[in-house]
Amino acid sequence: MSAELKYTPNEIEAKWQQFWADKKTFTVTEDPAKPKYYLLEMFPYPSGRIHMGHVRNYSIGDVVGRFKRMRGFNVLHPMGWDAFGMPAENAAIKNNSHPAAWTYENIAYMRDQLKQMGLSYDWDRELATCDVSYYRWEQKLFLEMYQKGLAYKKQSFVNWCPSCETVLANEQVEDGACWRCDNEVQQKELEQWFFRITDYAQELLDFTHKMPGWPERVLVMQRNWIGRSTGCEIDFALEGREGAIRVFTTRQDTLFGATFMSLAPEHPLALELTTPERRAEVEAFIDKVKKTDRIKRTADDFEKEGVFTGSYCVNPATGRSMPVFLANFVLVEYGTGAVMAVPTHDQRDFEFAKKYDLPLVVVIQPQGEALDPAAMAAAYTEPGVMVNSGRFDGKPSDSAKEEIADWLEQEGKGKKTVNFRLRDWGVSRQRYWGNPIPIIYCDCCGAVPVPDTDLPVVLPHDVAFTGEGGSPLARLESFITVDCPQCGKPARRETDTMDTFVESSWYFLRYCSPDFEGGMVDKARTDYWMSVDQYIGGIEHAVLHLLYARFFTKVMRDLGHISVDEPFTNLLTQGMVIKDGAKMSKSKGNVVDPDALIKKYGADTARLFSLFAAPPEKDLDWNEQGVDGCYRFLNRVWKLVHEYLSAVQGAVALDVRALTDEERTLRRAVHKTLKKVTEDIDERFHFNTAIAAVMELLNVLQGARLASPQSGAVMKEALDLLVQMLAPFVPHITEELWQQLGHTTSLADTAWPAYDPAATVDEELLIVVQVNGKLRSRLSVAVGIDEETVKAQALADDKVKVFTDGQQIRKVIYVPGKLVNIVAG
RNA sequence: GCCCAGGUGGUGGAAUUGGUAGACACGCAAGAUUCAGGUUCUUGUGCUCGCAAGGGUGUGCUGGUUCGAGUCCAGUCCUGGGCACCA
Repeated sequence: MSAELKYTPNEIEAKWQQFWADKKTFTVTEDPAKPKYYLLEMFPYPSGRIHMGHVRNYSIGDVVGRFKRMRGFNVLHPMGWDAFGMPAENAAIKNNSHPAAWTYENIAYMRDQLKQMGLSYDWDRELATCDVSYYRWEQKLFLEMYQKGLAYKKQSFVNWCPSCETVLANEQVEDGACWRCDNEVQQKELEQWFFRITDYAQELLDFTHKMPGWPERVLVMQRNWIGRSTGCEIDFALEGREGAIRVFTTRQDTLFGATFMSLAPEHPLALELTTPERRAEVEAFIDKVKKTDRIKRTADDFEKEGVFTGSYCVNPATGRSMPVFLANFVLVEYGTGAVMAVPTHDQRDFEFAKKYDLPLVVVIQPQGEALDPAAMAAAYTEPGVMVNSGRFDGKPSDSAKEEIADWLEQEGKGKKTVNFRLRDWGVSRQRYWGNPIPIIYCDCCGAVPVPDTDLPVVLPHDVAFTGEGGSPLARLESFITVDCPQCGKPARRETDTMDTFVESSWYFLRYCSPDFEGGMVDKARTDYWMSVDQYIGGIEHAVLHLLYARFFTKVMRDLGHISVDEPFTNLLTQGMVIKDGAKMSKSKGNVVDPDALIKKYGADTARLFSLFAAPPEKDLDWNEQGVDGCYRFLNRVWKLVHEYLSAVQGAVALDVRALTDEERTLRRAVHKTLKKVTEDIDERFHFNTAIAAVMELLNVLQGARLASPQSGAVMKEALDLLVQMLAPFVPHITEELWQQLGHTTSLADTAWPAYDPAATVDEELLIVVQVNGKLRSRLSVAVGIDEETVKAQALADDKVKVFTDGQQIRKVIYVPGKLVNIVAG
């Protein structure tokens, strides 16, 4: 093969990447004349290098983007950087550098890598969340939320390393110890900022039932996370003093069986209710619980423990005097932080009662059975028949639930309520590399928002990184010291920064008008593009990121910035990239380096393999030999086109009426493939089967012989279509071949071809003949053949007769165009 | 424990509506080209019986529905994921 005929991916790819960049092929603006399509892949954290997960994610997205573009859509396909976060700070400590330097270097390198992939991004819209031009608007939003009461401060517990004097994220706590110094981690209570996502719990839940474009399992995970439960709040009057303990329960049908009360150790009444003689023991218990880290405390094998406060309350249904305990398994954040304990019908209460020898009263029994409290080995948690419950005796517990709730409301002893598992979103991070929370603390005025005119609060550059002594910001006097915007007296800045999930909760909105100077988003432009038509990313973000982004969308809607209820119409969650049976990771040593891959095979091969090896939502098993196979395929495509180049250049115009049988058959294969590829991409996102279909077509074309003038025309059409069909998957080689086939417009700018329906119609059908459901023969018949003729042919078939001779034909079933099944016996 | 996916050749996977199971690719085997290796090309390749024609068998397991089941139903086992003291 001569040198110019050789497939040289690296040369070709650089050439066309430059071409698309020069021509600004993928730059878009709002165009009311075209249908819009907003395609988005989750933006990467600039960790240093892209990994195979990115290659896969962005290859999938690029097929959709290029395909939709060829289909006439105005495609918005942006890319950016989720650039704040802890790794930058850790790297700074380790390398004695600055998080900004580290981050921007990584971005430059990774941008280059993405460009080498040939992805169809509108790079003019690129953004980095650590840029003040981005995070300044987030500060504005924070203040708008603050004004609406959607951002607020409250006491909350954090993991605290007393030796490093710093807050630790959950993943920095290893077996209860600090990851850096190995000292014991404590729980420390700090004032922290929260977003009131719970205000939107119901709407977030309701919409999960109106999102057909999302995978059901993601919706289920979000519903579980939101965790709505309906029940009652019931007041239990305190004995011998004013006041009451309010509980939340979903099992008000067991109220008559409540024999004691369990409070969270952090409950406000915990110490108040403790009698002097119990005080020492109770305090010791509270102390012990506080020292236990939250992960351990909520582990399933954690032993139930408690302590008696010395006080009693009254069961509002029975008048029974109930001892009040503190229990380590009661969570202060959920419900009211207090639980009415029904040991006969709740397993936790049962174990607790057995341990502390508390009374058991059965109030629900299985149909036709009498439970003996003394003999019970576990709580009975199923529905049943009510007993020992006064006027409700004999009723089914299911319906009594509603009646007891009504009765409590009438008596003024309780009311029906809804509770959510979802908690407000704590956004304070005692970190440097994040968006500063724009608040000033004044001794006279309290928390004061930074005035609009003083925004943004710019993250100062000149800080020291030691990893100790808390956030670097908190030690930077020049940052902290500020005059109160209200009274002018000396005040102090908030030194906490925001959780990086905040930035990723609205970046998709900023992409619509990334240059807008007047606010977070330019409403007109954002209204044109939103919602995101297709969002693609890893399943690991099923809950947090995707829920926060939904929350922010609703908040920004209510603040008047945007018009949509939901950010992402369709969601595709792609599977992981696996090698040797495990997720790629440095520790396992099974990492494939995208740079090396592209250098050796080119981006087209890397893209093709990650699309061909598995459907997008499944895990992908990386296999070097499979990559070789894809490279071979591209070489065969290259060779095929060049082999026929001179023949098709001189080809006559295609005349479909003048084709030989052989030519028609070849053309049928081409148009059938085009039909399948179109449908596989557009309707199913099954890129692996689309590619397989093109491979099959290539096998057919390789065997073709050019015998007549028209066969040159058929081959020319075949090669044009073959190249066009492959364009979304392997854009560089196809642009090159397209040009060599004599076309002058860029392939990216051509319309996706339409298949000729007439050419896909079979002239003969293959009918499968079964006897008693077993395949025995095949018949080739004319398309329009009638049922009786097919049946007769099937029965007369020699291979069929072998199995029907001497048998009685009981029934003959004909599925038109498919098969005949003869029932004999 | 609860919920959700999934289980198909030596491997990744295909079978879109209940109608030819294993497309396509990898691997393997034989052959051609080559001094040789690599590349490229041709042929074969679920298992099994058979020289062959052909037969039997086969989609985790056990049943069921149906003329016909990888696909539907019931049960069961295994794998992966999510949730889990949430009152």
